Amino acid sequence: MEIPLLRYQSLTLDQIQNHNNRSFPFLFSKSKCLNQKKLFSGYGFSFNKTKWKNPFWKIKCCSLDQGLRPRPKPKPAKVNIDVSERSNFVRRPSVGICSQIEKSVLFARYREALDLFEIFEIEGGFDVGISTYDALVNACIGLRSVRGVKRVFNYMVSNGFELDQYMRNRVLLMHVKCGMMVDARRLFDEMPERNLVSWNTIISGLVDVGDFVEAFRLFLTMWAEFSDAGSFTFAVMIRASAGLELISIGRQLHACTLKMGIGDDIFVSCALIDMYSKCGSIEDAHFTFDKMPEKTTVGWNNIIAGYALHGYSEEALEMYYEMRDSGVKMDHFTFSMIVRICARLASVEHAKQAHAALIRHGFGSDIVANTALVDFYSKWGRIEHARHVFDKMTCKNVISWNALIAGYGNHGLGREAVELFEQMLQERINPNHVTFLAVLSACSHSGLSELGWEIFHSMGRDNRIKPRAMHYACMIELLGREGLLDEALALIRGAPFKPTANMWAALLTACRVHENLELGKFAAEKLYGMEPDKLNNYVVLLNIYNSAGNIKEAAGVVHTLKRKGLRMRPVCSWVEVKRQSHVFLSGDKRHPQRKEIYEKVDKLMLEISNYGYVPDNKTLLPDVDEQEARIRLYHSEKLAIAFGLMSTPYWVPLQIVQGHRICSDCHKAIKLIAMVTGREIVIRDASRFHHFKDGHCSCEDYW
DNA sequence: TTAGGGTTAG
Repeated sequence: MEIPLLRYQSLTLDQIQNHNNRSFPFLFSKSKCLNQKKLFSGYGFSFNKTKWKNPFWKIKCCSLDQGLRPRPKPKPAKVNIDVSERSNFVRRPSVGICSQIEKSVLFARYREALDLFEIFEIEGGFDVGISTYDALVNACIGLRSVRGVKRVFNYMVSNGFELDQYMRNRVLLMHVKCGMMVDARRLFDEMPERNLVSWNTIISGLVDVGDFVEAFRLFLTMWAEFSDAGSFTFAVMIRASAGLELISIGRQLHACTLKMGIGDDIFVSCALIDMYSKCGSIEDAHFTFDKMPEKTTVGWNNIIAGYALHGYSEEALEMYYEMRDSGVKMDHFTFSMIVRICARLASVEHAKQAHAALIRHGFGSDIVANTALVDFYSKWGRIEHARHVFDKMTCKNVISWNALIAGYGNHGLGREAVELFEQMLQERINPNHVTFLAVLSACSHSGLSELGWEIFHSMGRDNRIKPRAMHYACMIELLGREGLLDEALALIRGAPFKPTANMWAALLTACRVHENLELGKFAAEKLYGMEPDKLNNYVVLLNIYNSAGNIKEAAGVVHTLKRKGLRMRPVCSWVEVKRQSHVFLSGDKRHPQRKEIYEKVDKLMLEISNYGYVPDNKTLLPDVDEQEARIRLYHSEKLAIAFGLMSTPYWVPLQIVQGHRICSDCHKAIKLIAMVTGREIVIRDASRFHHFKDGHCSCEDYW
């Protein structure tokens, strides 16, 4: 979705920054707004040149189709009680309870404060002052307690507390922060007066709950009625444009802030960095970051998150070290991100350092950082470390449990995953759809079909979670592993929704393993209809034909591949040696030590051939010549292993990371390489971990 | 009186 609203859309930030013409573009052009019914239905905008005020521009709000339509005058607030009624209350001193409530809130003991408040509610008639109500508002916000909000507000109203502008804003904030947006909106609409804080509070609440369109409507109404906005408002609206992923609107807001002289505001800058990176322009995000006069922790965090979001993990890591060296305080957000980035890179040394730094900086008990660590250690292949971190966590949420359950599943430890899942239920943690995905996938990897079925059926029955397509795909994979192809097909046909591509893909893979030509062809045809340009679907069917010796059909698939111009995408593997990643592609010749690497692979292949290894060239296209075939059989993981064996001491387990699923030929070869070299090799591929040691792999069920 | 960012799966 793109809204072509900005006159300066094609300008770069540099041009906007250096734009000295005082005829600043108005925010939204009227004619173009006509097309944006969803975003600005009922509102149009005109620009009144005669009434320019500082900062050079003003927006006037009017109706597009019915001429001017002023907003209705706000009704008086209902919260005011008649004075005559108020005189009926008996005022009593609060006997130090008020000061106790304020003290409790000061030390973040919110529950205690609300418990003390109950005394007022039971006995009634106590004289409660602004400072105590203020504290109670903070207690409700701290606990995000809807019930607390209702209790405090009811007490205010029933005791005739007269709300001034400050207190009205506080009450509004209390509702907004506790997610009571309907009540908050009613309070806002009924306010006799609204100041900048009132507008900012309601708009920011709308952005927080994701109602960006309504936030924009209110923002524009605010301009029409109130004619003021500051850095706070702009920071919130920039967040809203990030939520809508509308960079064009974000740019306009950026331009406005520059013209108003608030472009350097910390909150505005941070919101801009976040907006640009979420809208896909990391260059603009970096530009804004560079322009920040003072680079704050949040600024650094946002730019690191931006790089990570775009898959630039190495750059994100570099930024983290720059941040550390700049002396800016790092916080739990920083460490959570860095651990996650390390998990993605499988960068052991960096992650260990980040773990140590996290503890040194006092964030050792942060729930998110620890969850990221659980994920990292399980992705690194050290599930026992992950368990250790998990057990030490004083506070866990469903994501922490999911991370470890998925970790067990990926290590082929299905029983442990199910046990942990049961423990989670006993501790009354509500599982979500990700939990079931993790546990079903664990059952599938470990061949626990009965348990898998039981858990699958319990989803809707006991946990009120409707199985989604991914859960069905897990079950199809599980049945497929056991060769129950008809049952798998029945499950697809019995699904309460249209079968998705990954469900058919799971069946197709099962057909390849169990060499069921007819059903495989049927699944492949379904897949071709849904994903006509996905190469993998054709390759799986090609493998089925090759395995069955059906040369004619195989040639037909190759012909289709060529006709469609589908080519194998190069996929890579990498190994970290002395804090540096070495990346290899299949048949890669770019590494400076390529000669030694190929000699090593040749030697390894010769050695394992003595133990019965025969290269499997069934997956190769028929027209590949012998020399090319030999190079292609040296898949990226074999090159990474050869380099790793040459460069690391024998007692260190070799960690290889792959962006793709390990092929069965490599699986077979690596088992033998581990045996002849006596080295432990851990491969993390797209779907799970493989621990190769003494001629065995942790996942003997591999298929 | 109002404020920014982080963790699991896919």
